[in-house]
Amino acid sequence: MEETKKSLNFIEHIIEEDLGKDYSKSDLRFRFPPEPNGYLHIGHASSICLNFGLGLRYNAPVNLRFDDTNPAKEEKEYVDAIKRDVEWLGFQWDKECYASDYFQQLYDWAVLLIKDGKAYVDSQSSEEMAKQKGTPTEPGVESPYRNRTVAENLALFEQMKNGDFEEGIHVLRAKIDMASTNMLMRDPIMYRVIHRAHHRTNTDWCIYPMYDWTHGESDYIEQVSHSLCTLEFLPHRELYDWFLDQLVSKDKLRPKQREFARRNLSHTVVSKRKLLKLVEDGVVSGWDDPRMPTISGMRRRGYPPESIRNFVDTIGIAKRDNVVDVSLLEFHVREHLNKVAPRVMAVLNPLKVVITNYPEGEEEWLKAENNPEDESAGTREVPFSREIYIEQEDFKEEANRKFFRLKLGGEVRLKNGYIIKAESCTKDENGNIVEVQCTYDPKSKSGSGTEESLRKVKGTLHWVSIKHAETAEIRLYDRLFTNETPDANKEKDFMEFVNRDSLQIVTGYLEPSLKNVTIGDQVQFQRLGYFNVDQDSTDEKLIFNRTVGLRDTWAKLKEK
RNA sequence: UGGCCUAUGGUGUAAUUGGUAACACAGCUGAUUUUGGUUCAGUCGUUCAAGGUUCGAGUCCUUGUAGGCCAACCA
Repeated sequence: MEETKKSLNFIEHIIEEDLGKDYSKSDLRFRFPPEPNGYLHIGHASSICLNFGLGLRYNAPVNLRFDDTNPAKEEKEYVDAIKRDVEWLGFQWDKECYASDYFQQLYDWAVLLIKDGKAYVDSQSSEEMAKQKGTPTEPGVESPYRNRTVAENLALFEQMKNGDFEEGIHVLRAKIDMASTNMLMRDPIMYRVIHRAHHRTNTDWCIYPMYDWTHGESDYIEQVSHSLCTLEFLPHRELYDWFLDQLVSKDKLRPKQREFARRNLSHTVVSKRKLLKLVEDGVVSGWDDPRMPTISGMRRRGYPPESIRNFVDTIGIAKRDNVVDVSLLEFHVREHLNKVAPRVMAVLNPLKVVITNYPEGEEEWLKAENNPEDESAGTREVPFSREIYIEQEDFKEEANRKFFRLKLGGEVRLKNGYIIKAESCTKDENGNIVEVQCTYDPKSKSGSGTEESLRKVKGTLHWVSIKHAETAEIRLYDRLFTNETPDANKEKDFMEFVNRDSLQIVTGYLEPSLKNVTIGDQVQFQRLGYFNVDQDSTDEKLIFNRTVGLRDTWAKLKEK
């Protein structure tokens, strides 16, 4: 219902227009067509959300189709990873398809094209063919094999299929136009010989179809109505249509390819080659390192799938070059986590505080709200005692009025606890503050309802009772690149922009309720940020990843 | 020096198809707050350029300018 109010993107305009003409609503079908040769990243997420989002909007099926036409690069491992990622994002595909399922049909059609004089076997080296291809400004020249007889072509193609030739000896080419201004129309290769086992068809085939010959025909076989791809495929559209022209039948739906601009995220790279380089050089720990823009990396980082979907929805889709600021993605991550993440207390940079008027050996359990955004989240109890940790940044011997934290002679509220006052501090031989001595007001306990408890003090600090603290490894992540567009610089290699401080590991002191968390759990460490339990965690050692920090207006003030 | 695509605040996207340029993020003010979080209120700022058509142009036309894509037996 709300949907009708939302403005349409240009793809939706195209669909609406088509619905008014030659398509009915039941004709609509989409597809997400990854090549199983690597991990999915944020750019794919955008395409997934676009195609599956359209499916949801029009109540149309969406196929997951693996474009597996190159056994030299593709593996089942990637198929499984891709399926997991799409599911995790929250989408369900209609059919699970593989281009390799259509190899026989594609072959039969290719034979038809040969018989029709529309395709021929070329027997030159790739270098020779490249030379003949011409350049964008000069036409190409025709291959000397271009006018082989149909019988000869048929025989040769059959032999190629049977594995009678080494790789690189012959290819099948479409006979189109060597003078076309579109380089892709200059007799594009349809088949090449590859002697290699395929992850699904094993060694059944010795020839494999090229992308252009496969993609549109697969769309046609699956009766995909709108085949959406990125802008660099725009010149392919002419060829996509040419191939379809050769075999499409009137009574079946004819797919159309339309193109959109890929989404670029600031402070990152997404090309498979570059991501691989980060992995191989050990800049990151793997494809699912929480700093990687891969879907598995973002999952491990703790980005909720809802936030990724909302993000993609917000940035929309268009045809111009773009760089979306990563802070918009972080906004959606926070927006979601704010609603669902339980609040807990953890100290990452501890400074010991002794409450001198609190009885030694005594402890008490204080009631704490789990999530102020969600009453149903309930409460828990946190232990308080004479010695606690606060953050080092939360204490200064002296500071101006703008510092809402603890300073000598000043008061501050301990979250869920008492109001304390800093009386003195001790330093080590280097002048570093190692302990702060405070007094507390026993009547100021949070929630007790006393006049003292209602007293307003400007600052509220999070804290952890030392005696009760659990320790954990905390992995603090920052942006992987210092530059907004690391791969857009022509003089400098993107590796020069790698942020060497993108991972900082510290020991955190946590309130004891955190003892029971399991891998994947997400919490807010109050005043610090959102964290999740990393998969490396064991019973002996807890490990948290910082998903994203809280918005920090104090940090901004300090910069000024 | 060919062909094709694109140009709207700092960023990303809209604009009922020729009729008041708006939404989100970011920024800035302030209020609320037992998270310097959240929330709320306010604020800053936009049609690549020059012509033309029109009562009226972000939208149509012309010419520029800038950016992108195209010469893998990759997808």
